[in-house]
Amino acid sequence: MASQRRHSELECFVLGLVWQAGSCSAYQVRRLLADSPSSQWSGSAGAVYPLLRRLESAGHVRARAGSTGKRRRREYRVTTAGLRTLRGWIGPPLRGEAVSVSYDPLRSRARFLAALPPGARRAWVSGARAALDQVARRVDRWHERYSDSDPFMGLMTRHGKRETESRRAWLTDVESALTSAQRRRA
Amino acid sequence: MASQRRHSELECFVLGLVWQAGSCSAYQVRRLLADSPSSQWSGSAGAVYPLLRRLESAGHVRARAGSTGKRRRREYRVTTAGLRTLRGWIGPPLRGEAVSVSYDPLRSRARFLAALPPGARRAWVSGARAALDQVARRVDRWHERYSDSDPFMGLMTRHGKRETESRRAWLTDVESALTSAQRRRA
DNA sequence: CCGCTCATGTAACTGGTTACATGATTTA
DNA sequence: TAAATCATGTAACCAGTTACATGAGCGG
Repeated sequence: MASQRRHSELECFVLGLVWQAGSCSAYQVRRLLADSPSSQWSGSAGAVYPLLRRLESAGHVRARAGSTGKRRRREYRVTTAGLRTLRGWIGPPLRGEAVSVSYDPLRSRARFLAALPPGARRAWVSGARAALDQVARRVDRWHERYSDSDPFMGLMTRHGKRETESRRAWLTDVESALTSAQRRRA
Repeated sequence: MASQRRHSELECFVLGLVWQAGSCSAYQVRRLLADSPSSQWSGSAGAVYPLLRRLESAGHVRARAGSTGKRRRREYRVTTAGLRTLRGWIGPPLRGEAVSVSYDPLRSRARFLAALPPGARRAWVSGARAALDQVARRVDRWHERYSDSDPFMGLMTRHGKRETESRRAWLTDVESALTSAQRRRA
């Protein structure tokens, strides 16, 4: 029945989405992933459809064919085994990989700011600032759309807000590092 | 010469690492990646060696065979074309994918906290808190090791610290959401 | 001399990606 | 009726992963 192999982050996340929705189709999962402010997953068909089949054959979800008119539809639900797996993924205990410094492309780039001609560095910072503002708006849009569905969904927005704040504050750090680097050169 | 295809995030990041080091071997790149507090990349040989070959054949780095005794070594350096590519990656302008809400496995899990039996939820939060503290220590260790090498390296640590702070603060949000959910049930 | 680290690589796999294909239904 | 969206999928690809192989040099 339920195979014992390790599940990917996306698999477990999707399992959670299906659980949260009560019952939903692959297409809905795709939408949820695509609408997410995080660009971690694209919600591409090539990922989602096979993934749900995998979850199904592992016994974590069960499908039944609902249909609207002549349009076929596969509705998935999480099984009890699936819920067990979901809980194991959420923790506690948290597996090690679940907590580490997250990957921030902005940080990665800032690491090599010294590679830019000095004049471009400040422009980089203000560009980053502007981009972060857009991210913040994206979080807000997401919030309007989904925050009602679950008491814990509001926390997602809070997280996004806090994260954006801290990245903004950090950009100020970057700016002052630029200033002191300039002073050193002078 | 320089092929025009799109480079992956890792490719550009490694290009940056080589640039920063002035000259370094694939093995050193692996170490740098493995020591990083972020677990985004493992620094596996299977990723790094072919990647540097790719960068080489794209004209972004040039190798020469240095050797210590009988031990062979390929030393890479960034070419002018490579520096151009690196700068393009860093920005400005920042490409869209470079800025979005970052992926936080903790957040993903918290989204489905309602799937846990109520008693386990607080345990989850304290587990997360403990795990974050370990992350903070890892950042500190990294700082001791690398912060001297470049004026901008200190910013990496700052980022890690700010991020950890904001995630910790968010865990407090989670906790109070748990409390109010409990009140609602009562 | 044994085991660890340095150092370079390959082979098999895999979980994602883009792009494509198909057809029903809705909206301008 | 044409275009967009809903809905389901497949095929080719690719950038990573783990695991393995090989050998030099070093410390106990």
